[in-house]
This record gives sequence, C-alpha cells and structure tokens, in this order.
Amino acid sequence: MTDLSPHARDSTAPQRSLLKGQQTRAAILDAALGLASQMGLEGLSIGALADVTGMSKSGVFAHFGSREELQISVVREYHAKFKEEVFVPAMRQPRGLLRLRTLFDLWVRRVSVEIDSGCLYISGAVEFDDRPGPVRDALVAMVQSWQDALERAIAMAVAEGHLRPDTEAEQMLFEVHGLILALHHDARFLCKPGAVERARAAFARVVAHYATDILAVQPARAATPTRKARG
Amino acid sequence: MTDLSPHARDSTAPQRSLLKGQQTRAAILDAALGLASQMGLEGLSIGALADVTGMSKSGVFAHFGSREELQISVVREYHAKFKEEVFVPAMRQPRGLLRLRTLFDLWVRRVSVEIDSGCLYISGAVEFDDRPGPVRDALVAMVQSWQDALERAIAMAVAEGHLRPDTEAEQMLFEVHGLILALHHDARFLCKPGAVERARAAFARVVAHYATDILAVQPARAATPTRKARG
DNA sequence: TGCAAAATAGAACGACCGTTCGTTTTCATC
DNA sequence: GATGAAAACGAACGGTCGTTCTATTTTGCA
Repeated sequence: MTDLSPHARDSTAPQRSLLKGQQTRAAILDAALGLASQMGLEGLSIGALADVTGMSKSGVFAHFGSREELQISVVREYHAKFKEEVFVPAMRQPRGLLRLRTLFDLWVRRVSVEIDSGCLYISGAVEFDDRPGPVRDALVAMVQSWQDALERAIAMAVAEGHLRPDTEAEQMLFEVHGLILALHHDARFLCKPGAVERARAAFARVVAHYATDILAVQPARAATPTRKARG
Repeated sequence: MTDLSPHARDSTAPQRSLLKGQQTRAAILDAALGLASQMGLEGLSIGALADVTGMSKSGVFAHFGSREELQISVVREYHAKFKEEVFVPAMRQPRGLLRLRTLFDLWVRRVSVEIDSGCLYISGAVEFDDRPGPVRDALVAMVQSWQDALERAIAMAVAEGHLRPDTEAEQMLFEVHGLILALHHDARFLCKPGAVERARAAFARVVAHYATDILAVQPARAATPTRKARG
C-alpha cells in the first residue's frame, strides 16, 4: 500500500481539481522536505516553515491539521521522490545482477547528493527508533518497502543464476545496507573524504563473494549485452 | 586528549575532595546518560532531568552552567563507559586478529544491550551531522578516537601477519563499521530478529576475505587458549 | 458580476524550554 | 555547636512551540 499512494497525481488528468490549495500545499511540502532533511523530522517546526514559505503559521498549519500529519506527509513525499529517483530507473534494467548494481549505484548517488542535505530515512530511523506513533509507523513502512524491493532484486539475481544459489538475500541485504549507512556516517558526520569510493569498492567485494563465477564481477556497463539471457 | 579525561577519578585517592556536589553531579550525569540514550542529546531537557533526579531545575542547572555543557558532559561520560566496557578489555588480548575479534565482539555486545536504550554515538552522529558547535566537536572527537583505535587494531593484525599485507585498514574499518550501523538500524528501528547473528556472520566473512589463510578464520572462542602466544 | 466556499492572516492560549536571581537549606570544618 | 561556603530551591523572565479561534482575503464557479 505504500507503493501507490493516491496523493501523487499526474499533471494531465485532474487539472480540474488542481485548486490553489493543493498547489500551495505542494509548495509547503517541498519546503518542508528541505527543512526536515536538514533539521530532522523532529526539528521541523511550523513557525520556521511559515518563514520559509512566506506564510503565516496558521496558514501553514491549516493545510495539515496537525504537526504529526505534516511529518507523515513529509515522509510520504520523501518516499515518492526516492522511489522515482532510485527505484523506477533501476526497474528499467533487466532482472539480475545488472538491476541490483543499478539499484546500489543510484542509491549511492542519492546519498552522495544528500551529504549536504541529509537522508530522511537514516535520520528518521534514529529519531523515531523508540518513539512509537503514526510517524514512526509511516517511516518503518516506507523503509521496509524499500528493503523489500532490494531483497527481491537480490533474489532475482539468484534466480537468474548471477548469484550463488545458496545466497541468503537477507544476509546480503544486511551487508549492503551497512555500506550505505557507513557512507552516510563517514561523509556527513566525520566529513571523511573517499567514503563513496570505499562504499563502491566494498559493494564490489560483496558481489564478488556471492557471485557464481569471476566473470560476473565485471562492472555493470560491460554486462549490459548479456541481457538476453532472460529465462 | 580524549583518552585520559581528568573527571574520572578513582575512589581512593581524592576521598577528601569528594564533596557532596561532585557526588550528586555524578548521579545527575548518570540519569542524563539514560535520558539522552532514549531521547537523544537534543531531546535531553533540564526539566525532565530534574524530575528524574527529584531535584529542582535550577539545582540541576547549577551543576553544568548551560545545557550545552551538560550535553558535552554526557558525551564524555558515554565515552568513558564505552572505553571501559569495549576498549579496555580488548586491550588485554594480544595484538592481532584475536584482539580485533574481541573488539568487534564487545562492540556488538554493547550495541545489543543498547537495543533497548540507544547508542549515543550513532544517534548523536545523526543529530549533529550538520549542527556545528562544541557538542558536535566533542562527539566527533570521541567517535574519531574510537575509530582510530579500531584502525590501529586492524593495522596491528596486518603487522602480526594475521591479515593480508595489502589490507587497507581504512577500507576494512569502513566495512566493519557498516555492520554495526546496520545492526543498530535493523534491531532497533525495524525490530528485525536475527540482526546480531547477521552482523557476526558478516564480520566473519570480512575477516575471511582479509585473512592470510583459512586457518585464521576460526571463531574467537576457539582461539582463546592461544592467548599465551603473546610475542 | 455576485456568492458561497476555501484559503490565509492575525492574535491569543497554555505548555515547555533554558536561564537568571535572590533566598534558604545543607554541608565541611574549626 | 558556630560559621562561612557550597548546594539546592523556587519563582520568574523571555522565548518558541503547536494549536485554536475569529476575521479577512482570495478563489472557483454560476
């Protein structure tokens, strides 16, 4: 249910119902996303959001009804953008190692961009790891759906014969996810240079370990013509 | 300078100067550590701390002079406990792979305990990754000193001949650190069972990759009696 | 153009925050 | 036990927060 949310309409069909309210709501949400990425979901305040958007506090507030609903909307908005930027392009690649490589590559690229703005999934996970409530529930659902997608991609790479048949998808997912977290930590908190390269090198090592043979360890671009080996 | 802080005195020598003030200050700090582990360093409020300790707000405040100083004191206190619990016992192991394994094992054990309370290094890194100031500086210094210790342990394992001579300590540190972050994330935020085992399995895989031969890949406990092989 | 509805503004609220200040209690020492 | 110092209290300040309420403006549509 997290993969097809009704709030993200395309710009053609419902042009009739694109009221002014929805328009400014989208603008507020966009500003809120930037603010929450920097200050965290808990640091996101309606007053600061009003300043940024040039509106009054009550004007901003009326669009969401509560701060909690605003936070949930921000999480959903982030999820939509993340999906569009990482998940959707990777799905255009054929099933198997190539798709898995693309997923990781886009993921790293996104986190690299977020070194200046912050990843809401990572900061949100820490902020809400023992703060029960609807915001945490929404956050968990989004992260879980993303991890499920990754795990499916790994399982498909196994099914395609690109990874060893005894590969435990959950275990490999754990290791790959750790690389992203370490990348975020080193680059953003410790300001350590070279973290992106280290993450990429480690991913290649993980793939090499789970891959069926040494031939599969070549970089993603060179593996493109093998797409026809579908069944 | 972070490894020998003057605030942690032993209980014998300065019994003369162990005034009531220092005593309650320690009690406050202990309560603050628990509070900050749950709510984060930014969620730590003097009012809540006064409630927990049964004191007045101003009474608590007077011991630190400012909220920022309180936060820094909490960070230092956490660092001291972390060092005593993870670093010091591992230093009793001989240099090399055994010490490195012990470091990781105690680290995992600590994070496992912290699944209910939260790791201040991890939550602090996210909270202060773009909030400059003295608190961030203190946090970075503590985390950096811990990472340096780990990197030294890796380099020693290389020097002892337990790890391959071309091992890049920084790269291996990156990968191992990612495992801890993934463990913290999965166990604490996603409440996923089996994360500890997954972290241990992944660490064994990493060690196996960097180890000189297959004999070094046996688990730490089986290697315990070889402790006498010091030089 | 006019009208109902939606959108926004503005002021005010109660709660909590860190901090200050003056007072009072408790302590260590003679 | 008296005394000066250290420690703790309690009230208050200015600030920000989310939220509520009532006007006022703006919008969409007939």
